[in-house]
Amino acid sequence: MSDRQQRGAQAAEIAERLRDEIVSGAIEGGARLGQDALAARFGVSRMPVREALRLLEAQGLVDVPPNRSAIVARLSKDDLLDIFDMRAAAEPLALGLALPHLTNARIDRAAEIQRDIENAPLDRFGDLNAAFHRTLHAPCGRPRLLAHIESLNALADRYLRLAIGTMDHQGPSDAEHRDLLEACRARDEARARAILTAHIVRARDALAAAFEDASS
Amino acid sequence: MSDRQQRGAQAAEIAERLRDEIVSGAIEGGARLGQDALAARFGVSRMPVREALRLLEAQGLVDVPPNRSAIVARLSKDDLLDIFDMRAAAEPLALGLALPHLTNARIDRAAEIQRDIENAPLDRFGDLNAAFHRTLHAPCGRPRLLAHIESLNALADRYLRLAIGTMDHQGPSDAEHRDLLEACRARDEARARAILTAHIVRARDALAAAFEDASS
DNA sequence: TCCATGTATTTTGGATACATTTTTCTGATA
DNA sequence: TATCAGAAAAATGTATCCAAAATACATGGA
Repeated sequence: MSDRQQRGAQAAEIAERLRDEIVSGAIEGGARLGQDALAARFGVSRMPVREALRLLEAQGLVDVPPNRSAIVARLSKDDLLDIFDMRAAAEPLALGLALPHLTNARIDRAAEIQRDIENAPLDRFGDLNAAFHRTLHAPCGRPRLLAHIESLNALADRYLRLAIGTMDHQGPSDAEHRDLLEACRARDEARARAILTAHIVRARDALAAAFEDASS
Repeated sequence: MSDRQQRGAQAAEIAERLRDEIVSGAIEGGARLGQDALAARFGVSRMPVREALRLLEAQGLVDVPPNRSAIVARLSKDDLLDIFDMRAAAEPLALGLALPHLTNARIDRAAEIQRDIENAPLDRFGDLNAAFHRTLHAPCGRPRLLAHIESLNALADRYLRLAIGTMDHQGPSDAEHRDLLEACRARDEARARAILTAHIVRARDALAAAFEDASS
Protein backbone atom coordinates (compact mmCIF):
# COMPACT_ATOMS: atom_id res chain seq x y z
CA MET A 1 0.00 0.00 0.00
CA SER A 2 2.25 2.72 -1.29
CA ASP A 3 0.08 5.74 -0.56
CA ARG A 4 -1.64 4.48 2.49
CA GLN A 5 -3.17 7.31 4.39
CA GLN A 6 -3.07 6.47 8.05
CA ARG A 7 -3.35 3.73 10.56
CA GLY A 8 -6.68 1.99 10.47
CA ALA A 9 -7.54 2.83 6.88
CA GLN A 10 -5.74 0.06 5.05
CA ALA A 11 -8.62 -2.39 5.07
CA ALA A 12 -11.02 0.23 3.75
CA GLU A 13 -8.59 1.24 1.05
CA ILE A 14 -8.00 -2.34 -0.07
CA ALA A 15 -11.72 -3.02 -0.03
CA GLU A 16 -12.38 0.01 -2.17
CA ARG A 17 -9.83 -0.96 -4.78
CA LEU A 18 -11.06 -4.53 -4.91
CA ARG A 19 -14.63 -3.31 -5.14
CA ASP A 20 -13.76 -1.16 -8.13
CA GLU A 21 -12.10 -4.09 -9.86
CA ILE A 22 -15.02 -6.41 -9.16
CA VAL A 23 -17.66 -3.91 -10.19
CA SER A 24 -15.77 -2.95 -13.32
CA GLY A 25 -15.42 -6.58 -14.29
CA ALA A 26 -11.63 -6.62 -14.09
CA ILE A 27 -12.09 -9.52 -11.68
CA GLU A 28 -14.80 -11.89 -12.78
CA GLY A 29 -17.35 -13.79 -10.76
CA GLY A 30 -15.99 -17.04 -9.37
CA ALA A 31 -12.41 -15.76 -9.22
CA ARG A 32 -10.46 -16.83 -6.15
CA LEU A 33 -9.17 -14.11 -3.87
CA GLY A 34 -6.30 -15.67 -1.93
CA GLN A 35 -5.27 -13.73 1.13
CA ASP A 36 -1.56 -14.19 0.50
CA ALA A 37 -1.78 -13.06 -3.09
CA LEU A 38 -3.73 -9.96 -2.14
CA ALA A 39 -1.40 -9.17 0.75
CA ALA A 40 1.60 -9.39 -1.55
CA ARG A 41 -0.11 -7.31 -4.20
CA PHE A 42 -0.99 -4.49 -1.82
CA GLY A 43 2.22 -4.76 0.16
CA VAL A 44 0.60 -5.42 3.53
CA SER A 45 0.12 -8.40 5.77
CA ARG A 46 -2.85 -10.71 5.51
CA MET A 47 -4.64 -9.05 8.40
CA PRO A 48 -5.97 -5.93 6.67
CA VAL A 49 -6.75 -8.11 3.67
CA ARG A 50 -9.01 -10.27 5.80
CA GLU A 51 -10.86 -7.22 7.05
CA ALA A 52 -11.26 -5.96 3.52
CA LEU A 53 -12.71 -9.29 2.45
CA ARG A 54 -15.17 -9.15 5.33
CA LEU A 55 -16.26 -5.71 4.24
CA LEU A 56 -16.84 -6.91 0.70
CA GLU A 57 -18.67 -9.94 2.02
CA ALA A 58 -21.01 -7.71 4.00
CA GLN A 59 -21.75 -5.83 0.79
CA GLY A 60 -22.44 -9.09 -0.99
CA LEU A 61 -19.63 -8.79 -3.51
CA VAL A 62 -17.61 -11.78 -2.34
CA ASP A 63 -18.32 -15.04 -0.60
CA VAL A 64 -15.99 -16.05 2.23
CA PRO A 65 -16.51 -19.70 3.13
CA PRO A 66 -14.75 -20.85 6.30
CA ASN A 67 -11.28 -22.30 5.79
CA ARG A 68 -11.45 -21.71 2.07
CA SER A 69 -10.44 -18.92 -0.24
CA ALA A 70 -12.80 -16.03 -0.79
CA ILE A 71 -14.66 -16.13 -4.09
CA VAL A 72 -16.03 -13.24 -6.08
CA ALA A 73 -19.80 -13.56 -6.07
CA ARG A 74 -21.17 -15.04 -9.26
CA LEU A 75 -23.74 -13.24 -11.30
CA SER A 76 -27.10 -14.83 -11.92
CA LYS A 77 -30.51 -13.79 -13.10
CA ASP A 78 -32.04 -14.62 -9.73
CA ASP A 79 -29.47 -12.43 -8.02
CA LEU A 80 -30.21 -9.64 -10.47
CA LEU A 81 -33.90 -9.79 -9.63
CA ASP A 82 -33.09 -9.92 -5.93
CA ILE A 83 -31.00 -6.76 -6.14
CA PHE A 84 -33.21 -4.71 -8.40
CA ASP A 85 -36.43 -5.51 -6.54
CA MET A 86 -34.75 -4.36 -3.35
CA ARG A 87 -33.72 -1.16 -5.10
CA ALA A 88 -37.28 -0.68 -6.30
CA ALA A 89 -38.41 -0.94 -2.69
CA ALA A 90 -35.71 1.19 -1.07
CA GLU A 91 -35.05 4.05 -3.49
CA PRO A 92 -38.59 5.39 -3.81
CA LEU A 93 -38.75 5.39 -0.03
CA ALA A 94 -35.63 7.53 0.18
CA LEU A 95 -36.85 9.83 -2.55
CA GLY A 96 -40.22 10.32 -0.89
CA LEU A 97 -38.60 11.13 2.43
CA ALA A 98 -36.12 13.47 0.79
CA LEU A 99 -38.62 15.39 -1.30
CA PRO A 100 -39.84 17.74 1.47
CA HIS A 101 -36.22 18.69 2.18
CA LEU A 102 -35.11 18.88 -1.41
CA THR A 103 -33.96 22.37 -2.40
CA ASN A 104 -34.14 23.73 -5.91
CA ALA A 105 -30.40 24.17 -5.82
CA ARG A 106 -29.98 20.46 -5.24
CA ILE A 107 -32.37 19.59 -8.03
CA ASP A 108 -30.31 21.81 -10.30
CA ARG A 109 -27.22 19.94 -9.26
CA ALA A 110 -28.89 16.65 -10.19
CA ALA A 111 -29.89 18.12 -13.53
CA GLU A 112 -26.28 19.03 -14.15
CA ILE A 113 -25.20 15.47 -13.41
CA GLN A 114 -27.85 14.29 -15.87
CA ARG A 115 -26.29 16.52 -18.54
CA ASP A 116 -22.95 14.91 -17.76
CA ILE A 117 -24.49 11.47 -18.15
CA GLU A 118 -25.73 12.33 -21.61
CA ASN A 119 -22.29 13.53 -22.70
CA ALA A 120 -19.84 11.35 -20.83
CA PRO A 121 -18.55 8.02 -22.17
CA LEU A 122 -20.53 4.92 -21.40
CA ASP A 123 -18.09 3.47 -18.90
CA ARG A 124 -18.79 6.38 -16.58
CA PHE A 125 -22.53 5.78 -16.63
CA GLY A 126 -22.54 3.69 -13.45
CA ASP A 127 -20.77 6.29 -11.34
CA LEU A 128 -22.69 9.25 -12.70
CA ASN A 129 -26.02 7.48 -12.46
CA ALA A 130 -25.36 6.65 -8.83
CA ALA A 131 -24.37 10.27 -8.19
CA PHE A 132 -27.57 11.49 -9.84
CA HIS A 133 -29.80 9.41 -7.62
CA ARG A 134 -27.68 10.02 -4.54
CA THR A 135 -28.11 13.74 -4.99
CA LEU A 136 -31.86 13.36 -4.86
CA HIS A 137 -31.93 10.82 -2.02
CA ALA A 138 -29.41 12.36 0.36
CA PRO A 139 -31.72 14.86 2.08
CA CYS A 140 -33.90 12.05 3.42
CA GLY A 141 -31.67 12.02 6.49
CA ARG A 142 -31.69 8.23 6.90
CA PRO A 143 -28.13 6.97 7.18
CA ARG A 144 -29.00 3.28 7.19
CA LEU A 145 -31.28 3.58 4.21
CA LEU A 146 -28.71 5.54 2.23
CA ALA A 147 -25.95 3.05 3.02
CA HIS A 148 -28.23 0.22 1.96
CA ILE A 149 -28.93 1.92 -1.36
CA GLU A 150 -25.23 2.56 -1.98
CA SER A 151 -24.51 -1.08 -1.35
CA LEU A 152 -27.24 -2.19 -3.75
CA ASN A 153 -25.96 0.17 -6.41
CA ALA A 154 -22.52 -1.39 -6.29
CA LEU A 155 -24.11 -4.79 -6.82
CA ALA A 156 -26.33 -3.49 -9.60
CA ASP A 157 -23.40 -1.91 -11.39
CA ARG A 158 -21.91 -5.31 -12.13
CA TYR A 159 -24.98 -6.24 -14.14
CA LEU A 160 -25.15 -2.86 -15.77
CA ARG A 161 -21.60 -3.10 -17.06
CA LEU A 162 -22.31 -6.50 -18.52
CA ALA A 163 -25.18 -5.23 -20.59
CA ILE A 164 -24.22 -1.68 -21.37
CA GLY A 165 -23.57 -1.13 -25.01
CA THR A 166 -25.40 -4.28 -26.04
CA MET A 167 -28.77 -2.64 -25.58
CA ASP A 168 -30.54 0.64 -25.87
CA HIS A 169 -30.82 1.46 -22.24
CA GLN A 170 -29.54 4.99 -22.37
CA GLY A 171 -32.37 6.60 -24.28
CA PRO A 172 -35.23 5.54 -22.03
CA SER A 173 -33.12 6.10 -18.92
CA ASP A 174 -32.34 9.70 -19.86
CA ALA A 175 -35.99 10.44 -20.52
CA GLU A 176 -36.98 8.92 -17.17
CA HIS A 177 -34.37 10.95 -15.37
CA ARG A 178 -35.72 14.14 -16.87
CA ASP A 179 -39.28 13.19 -15.94
CA LEU A 180 -38.09 12.47 -12.43
CA LEU A 181 -36.47 15.88 -12.13
CA GLU A 182 -39.66 17.52 -13.30
CA ALA A 183 -41.74 15.67 -10.71
CA CYS A 184 -39.23 16.68 -8.04
CA ARG A 185 -39.44 20.31 -9.07
CA ALA A 186 -43.22 20.09 -8.72
CA ARG A 187 -42.73 18.37 -5.33
CA ASP A 188 -45.15 15.71 -6.54
CA GLU A 189 -44.21 12.83 -4.29
CA ALA A 190 -46.59 10.23 -5.69
CA ARG A 191 -45.51 10.92 -9.25
CA ALA A 192 -41.82 11.04 -8.41
CA ARG A 193 -42.03 7.71 -6.61
CA ALA A 194 -43.97 6.14 -9.46
CA ILE A 195 -41.45 7.31 -12.04
CA LEU A 196 -38.52 6.07 -9.99
CA THR A 197 -40.14 2.68 -9.39
CA ALA A 198 -40.89 2.27 -13.08
CA HIS A 199 -37.35 3.40 -13.89
CA ILE A 200 -35.83 0.68 -11.76
CA VAL A 201 -38.27 -2.01 -12.85
CA ARG A 202 -37.63 -1.24 -16.50
CA ALA A 203 -33.88 -1.39 -15.95
CA ARG A 204 -34.35 -4.69 -14.15
CA ASP A 205 -36.28 -6.23 -17.03
CA ALA A 206 -33.95 -4.88 -19.68
CA LEU A 207 -30.88 -6.17 -17.85
CA ALA A 208 -32.51 -9.52 -17.15
CA ALA A 209 -33.21 -9.96 -20.85
CA ALA A 210 -29.67 -8.91 -21.77
CA PHE A 211 -28.24 -11.23 -19.14
CA GLU A 212 -30.16 -14.20 -20.52
CA ASP A 213 -28.86 -13.46 -23.99
CA ALA A 214 -25.29 -13.20 -22.71
CA SER A 215 -25.57 -16.46 -20.79
CA SER A 216 -26.89 -18.49 -23.69
CA MET B 1 -14.76 -20.31 24.03
CA SER B 2 -15.43 -23.48 25.96
CA ASP B 3 -17.73 -25.15 23.47
CA ARG B 4 -16.18 -23.83 20.33
CA GLN B 5 -17.30 -25.88 17.41
CA GLN B 6 -14.49 -25.88 14.93
CA ARG B 7 -11.81 -23.79 13.36
CA GLY B 8 -13.22 -20.79 11.56
CA ALA B 9 -16.42 -20.51 13.57
CA GLN B 10 -15.18 -18.61 16.59
CA ALA B 11 -15.83 -15.16 15.23
CA ALA B 12 -19.36 -16.09 14.23
CA GLU B 13 -20.01 -17.65 17.63
CA ILE B 14 -18.74 -14.60 19.49
CA ALA B 15 -20.74 -12.30 17.25
CA GLU B 16 -23.87 -14.30 17.91
CA ARG B 17 -23.48 -14.19 21.66
CA LEU B 18 -22.72 -10.49 21.65
CA ARG B 19 -25.67 -9.88 19.38
CA ASP B 20 -27.97 -11.67 21.80
CA GLU B 21 -26.68 -9.57 24.67
CA ILE B 22 -27.04 -6.34 22.77
CA VAL B 23 -30.49 -7.13 21.44
CA SER B 24 -31.69 -8.31 24.83
CA GLY B 25 -30.44 -5.14 26.44
CA ALA B 26 -27.89 -6.88 28.67
CA ILE B 27 -25.36 -4.55 27.08
CA GLU B 28 -26.68 -1.04 26.67
CA GLY B 29 -26.19 1.45 23.89
CA GLY B 30 -22.97 3.41 24.27
CA ALA B 31 -21.20 0.64 26.17
CA ARG B 32 -17.55 0.18 25.28
CA LEU B 33 -16.53 -3.16 23.82
CA GLY B 34 -12.80 -3.41 24.41
CA GLN B 35 -11.08 -6.09 22.40
CA ASP B 36 -8.92 -7.29 25.26
CA ALA B 37 -11.82 -7.58 27.65
CA LEU B 38 -13.88 -9.56 25.16
CA ALA B 39 -10.96 -11.80 24.28
CA ALA B 40 -10.41 -12.59 27.95
CA ARG B 41 -14.09 -13.18 28.50
CA PHE B 42 -14.44 -15.64 25.64
CA GLY B 43 -11.05 -17.24 26.21
CA VAL B 44 -9.65 -16.51 22.77
CA SER B 45 -7.17 -14.07 21.29
CA ARG B 46 -8.19 -10.64 20.07
CA MET B 47 -8.23 -11.73 16.47
CA PRO B 48 -11.58 -13.53 16.35
CA VAL B 49 -12.98 -10.77 18.53
CA ARG B 50 -12.04 -8.20 15.91
CA GLU B 51 -13.80 -10.19 13.22
CA ALA B 52 -16.86 -10.53 15.41
CA LEU B 53 -16.97 -6.78 15.96
CA ARG B 54 -16.77 -6.25 12.20
CA LEU B 55 -19.70 -8.58 11.69
CA LEU B 56 -21.76 -6.70 14.24
CA GLU B 57 -20.73 -3.42 12.65
CA ALA B 58 -21.97 -4.63 9.28
CA GLN B 59 -25.31 -5.42 10.91
CA GLY B 60 -25.41 -1.96 12.43
CA LEU B 61 -25.35 -3.08 16.05
CA VAL B 62 -21.99 -1.59 16.97
CA ASP B 63 -19.89 1.32 15.83
CA VAL B 64 -16.18 0.71 15.31
CA PRO B 65 -14.33 4.02 14.98
CA PRO B 66 -10.72 3.75 13.80
CA ASN B 67 -8.15 3.41 16.56
CA ARG B 68 -10.79 3.56 19.25
CA SER B 69 -12.87 1.07 21.15
CA ALA B 70 -16.01 -0.28 19.58
CA ILE B 71 -19.18 0.99 21.15
CA VAL B 72 -22.67 -0.44 21.09
CA ALA B 73 -24.85 1.60 18.73
CA ARG B 74 -27.03 4.07 20.58
CA LEU B 75 -30.76 4.02 20.20
CA SER B 76 -32.55 7.06 18.85
CA LYS B 77 -35.91 7.93 17.48
CA ASP B 78 -34.40 8.76 14.09
CA ASP B 79 -32.73 5.38 13.99
CA LEU B 80 -36.00 3.71 14.92
CA LEU B 81 -37.77 5.42 12.02
CA ASP B 82 -34.90 4.51 9.71
CA ILE B 83 -35.15 0.84 10.62
CA PHE B 84 -38.91 0.47 10.60
CA ASP B 85 -39.43 2.32 7.35
CA MET B 86 -36.92 -0.02 5.73
CA ARG B 87 -38.84 -2.96 7.15
CA ALA B 88 -42.07 -1.52 5.78
CA ALA B 89 -40.44 -1.39 2.36
CA ALA B 90 -38.72 -4.78 2.42
CA GLU B 91 -41.11 -7.14 4.17
CA PRO B 92 -44.19 -6.61 2.01
CA LEU B 93 -41.96 -7.20 -1.00
CA ALA B 94 -40.82 -10.54 0.40
CA LEU B 95 -44.36 -11.49 1.33
CA GLY B 96 -45.71 -10.64 -2.09
CA LEU B 97 -43.00 -12.69 -3.80
CA ALA B 98 -43.53 -15.58 -1.41
CA LEU B 99 -47.29 -15.73 -1.69
CA PRO B 100 -47.45 -17.69 -4.96
CA HIS B 101 -45.16 -20.32 -3.45
CA LEU B 102 -46.76 -20.36 -0.04
CA THR B 103 -48.26 -23.74 0.82
CA ASN B 104 -51.18 -24.23 3.17
CA ALA B 105 -48.96 -26.37 5.34
CA ARG B 106 -46.61 -23.45 5.78
CA ILE B 107 -49.43 -21.08 6.61
CA ASP B 108 -50.58 -23.58 9.23
CA ARG B 109 -47.08 -23.56 10.67
CA ALA B 110 -47.18 -19.77 10.91
CA ALA B 111 -50.58 -20.00 12.61
CA GLU B 112 -49.07 -22.35 15.16
CA ILE B 113 -46.30 -19.89 15.89
CA GLN B 114 -48.93 -17.20 16.34
CA ARG B 115 -50.63 -19.39 18.95
CA ASP B 116 -47.29 -19.68 20.70
CA ILE B 117 -46.91 -15.92 20.65
CA GLU B 118 -50.24 -15.50 22.37
CA ASN B 119 -49.28 -17.94 25.13
CA ALA B 120 -45.55 -17.50 25.58
CA PRO B 121 -44.03 -14.98 27.99
CA LEU B 122 -43.35 -11.49 26.72
CA ASP B 123 -39.59 -11.84 26.56
CA ARG B 124 -39.94 -14.43 23.85
CA PHE B 125 -42.07 -12.16 21.69
CA GLY B 126 -39.15 -10.90 19.60
CA ASP B 127 -37.93 -14.34 18.61
CA LEU B 128 -41.35 -15.78 17.96
CA ASN B 129 -42.50 -12.74 16.05
CA ALA B 130 -39.46 -12.96 13.80
CA ALA B 131 -40.12 -16.68 13.30
CA PHE B 132 -43.73 -15.97 12.38
CA HIS B 133 -42.81 -13.51 9.66
CA ARG B 134 -39.84 -15.56 8.49
CA THR B 135 -42.11 -18.52 7.92
CA LEU B 136 -44.26 -16.47 5.57
CA HIS B 137 -41.37 -14.75 3.80
CA ALA B 138 -38.99 -17.65 3.26
CA PRO B 139 -40.58 -19.06 0.07
CA CYS B 140 -39.83 -15.84 -1.81
CA GLY B 141 -36.49 -17.38 -2.78
CA ARG B 142 -34.51 -14.17 -2.46
CA PRO B 143 -31.49 -14.76 -0.25
CA ARG B 144 -30.32 -11.16 -0.14
CA LEU B 145 -33.75 -9.83 0.68
CA LEU B 146 -34.24 -12.38 3.45
CA ALA B 147 -30.85 -11.63 4.97
CA HIS B 148 -31.64 -7.93 4.88
CA ILE B 149 -34.92 -8.50 6.69
CA GLU B 150 -33.25 -10.66 9.35
CA SER B 151 -30.71 -7.95 9.94
CA LEU B 152 -33.40 -5.31 10.29
CA ASN B 153 -35.33 -7.49 12.70
CA ALA B 154 -32.33 -7.74 15.02
CA LEU B 155 -32.11 -3.96 15.05
CA ALA B 156 -35.84 -3.57 15.56
CA ASP B 157 -35.82 -6.00 18.47
CA ARG B 158 -33.78 -3.60 20.56
CA TYR B 159 -36.54 -1.02 20.36
CA LEU B 160 -39.22 -3.61 20.89
CA ARG B 161 -37.66 -4.81 24.13
CA LEU B 162 -37.44 -1.28 25.41
CA ALA B 163 -41.13 -0.66 25.00
CA ILE B 164 -42.63 -4.07 25.56
CA GLY B 165 -44.77 -4.19 28.65
CA THR B 166 -45.05 -0.43 28.88
CA MET B 167 -47.68 -0.38 26.17
CA ASP B 168 -50.49 -2.39 24.74
CA HIS B 169 -48.80 -3.57 21.63
CA GLN B 170 -49.70 -7.21 21.89
CA GLY B 171 -53.44 -6.96 21.34
CA PRO B 172 -53.37 -5.11 18.03
CA SER B 173 -50.37 -7.13 16.85
CA ASP B 174 -52.11 -10.44 17.42
CA ALA B 175 -55.20 -9.27 15.54
CA GLU B 176 -53.05 -8.08 12.64
CA HIS B 177 -51.20 -11.38 12.51
CA ARG B 178 -54.49 -13.26 12.26
CA ASP B 179 -55.74 -10.94 9.51
CA LEU B 180 -52.47 -11.49 7.70
CA LEU B 181 -52.84 -15.25 7.86
CA GLU B 182 -56.34 -14.99 6.51
CA ALA B 183 -55.22 -12.87 3.56
CA CYS B 184 -52.44 -15.38 2.88
CA ARG B 185 -54.91 -18.27 2.91
CA ALA B 186 -56.99 -16.38 0.35
CA ARG B 187 -53.78 -15.71 -1.65
CA ASP B 188 -54.83 -12.07 -1.73
CA GLU B 189 -51.51 -10.39 -2.40
CA ALA B 190 -52.69 -6.79 -2.33
CA ARG B 191 -54.51 -7.24 0.95
CA ALA B 192 -51.71 -9.21 2.56
CA ARG B 193 -49.18 -6.53 1.62
CA ALA B 194 -51.46 -3.78 2.88
CA ILE B 195 -51.99 -5.51 6.22
CA LEU B 196 -48.28 -6.15 6.67
CA THR B 197 -47.38 -2.57 5.79
CA ALA B 198 -49.94 -1.21 8.22
CA HIS B 199 -48.71 -3.69 10.85
CA ILE B 200 -45.16 -2.39 10.63
CA VAL B 201 -46.14 1.25 10.43
CA ARG B 202 -48.36 0.93 13.50
CA ALA B 203 -45.55 -0.77 15.41
CA ARG B 204 -43.22 2.00 14.32
CA ASP B 205 -45.51 4.72 15.60
CA ALA B 206 -46.30 2.93 18.84
CA LEU B 207 -42.62 2.31 19.55
CA ALA B 208 -41.68 5.86 18.59
CA ALA B 209 -44.19 7.21 21.08
CA ALA B 210 -43.02 4.80 23.78
CA PHE B 211 -39.41 5.71 23.05
CA GLU B 212 -40.09 9.42 23.44
CA ASP B 213 -41.74 8.76 26.78
CA ALA B 214 -38.82 6.65 27.95
CA SER B 215 -36.29 9.28 26.86
CA SER B 216 -37.97 12.13 28.67
C1' DT C 1 -11.02 26.70 40.33
C1' DC C 2 -10.42 25.87 35.67
C1' DC C 3 -7.79 25.03 31.68
C1' DA C 4 -3.67 23.78 29.06
C1' DT C 5 0.31 20.89 28.34
C1' DG C 6 3.25 16.96 28.77
C1' DT C 7 3.77 12.21 30.28
C1' DA C 8 2.29 7.48 31.34
C1' DT C 9 -0.98 3.97 30.59
C1' DT C 10 -4.19 1.66 27.91
C1' DT C 11 -5.85 0.07 23.56
C1' DT C 12 -6.05 -0.63 18.88
C1' DG C 13 -3.79 -1.78 14.05
C1' DG C 14 -0.62 -4.47 11.73
C1' DA C 15 3.25 -7.97 11.24
C1' DT C 16 5.12 -12.29 12.23
C1' DA C 17 4.84 -17.15 13.64
C1' DC C 18 2.55 -21.45 14.25
C1' DA C 19 -1.34 -25.02 13.95
C1' DT C 20 -4.98 -26.96 11.25
C1' DT C 21 -7.51 -27.50 7.26
C1' DT C 22 -7.91 -27.72 2.41
C1' DT C 23 -6.07 -28.46 -1.95
C1' DT C 24 -2.94 -30.41 -5.08
C1' DC C 25 0.14 -33.78 -6.66
C1' DT C 26 1.91 -38.37 -6.96
C1' DG C 27 1.51 -43.14 -7.57
C1' DA C 28 -0.44 -47.46 -7.20
C1' DT C 29 -4.25 -50.42 -8.53
C1' DA C 30 -8.34 -52.08 -10.86
C1' DT D 1 -7.32 -44.97 -18.67
C1' DA D 2 -9.79 -43.81 -14.71
C1' DT D 3 -10.00 -43.82 -9.81
C1' DC D 4 -8.77 -43.77 -5.24
C1' DA D 5 -5.34 -43.31 -1.31
C1' DG D 6 -1.84 -40.98 0.67
C1' DA D 7 1.63 -37.56 1.05
C1' DA D 8 3.31 -33.02 0.00
C1' DA D 9 2.19 -28.29 -0.64
C1' DA D 10 -0.48 -24.31 -0.07
C1' DA D 11 -3.82 -21.53 2.26
C1' DT D 12 -6.54 -20.29 6.09
C1' DG D 13 -7.45 -19.47 11.33
C1' DT D 14 -5.50 -18.19 15.55
C1' DA D 15 -2.00 -16.70 18.83
C1' DT D 16 1.64 -13.76 19.96
C1' DC D 17 4.49 -9.64 19.36
C1' DC D 18 5.50 -4.85 18.18
C1' DA D 19 4.34 -0.07 16.87
C1' DA D 20 1.15 3.76 16.64
C1' DA D 21 -2.70 6.15 18.35
C1' DA D 22 -5.85 7.50 21.89
C1' DT D 23 -7.16 8.02 26.59
C1' DA D 24 -6.18 9.06 31.35
C1' DC D 25 -3.66 11.31 34.49
C1' DA D 26 -0.69 14.50 36.63
C1' DT D 27 1.52 18.78 36.76
C1' DG D 28 1.86 23.67 36.05
C1' DG D 29 -0.08 28.09 34.98
C1' DA D 30 -3.77 31.72 34.52
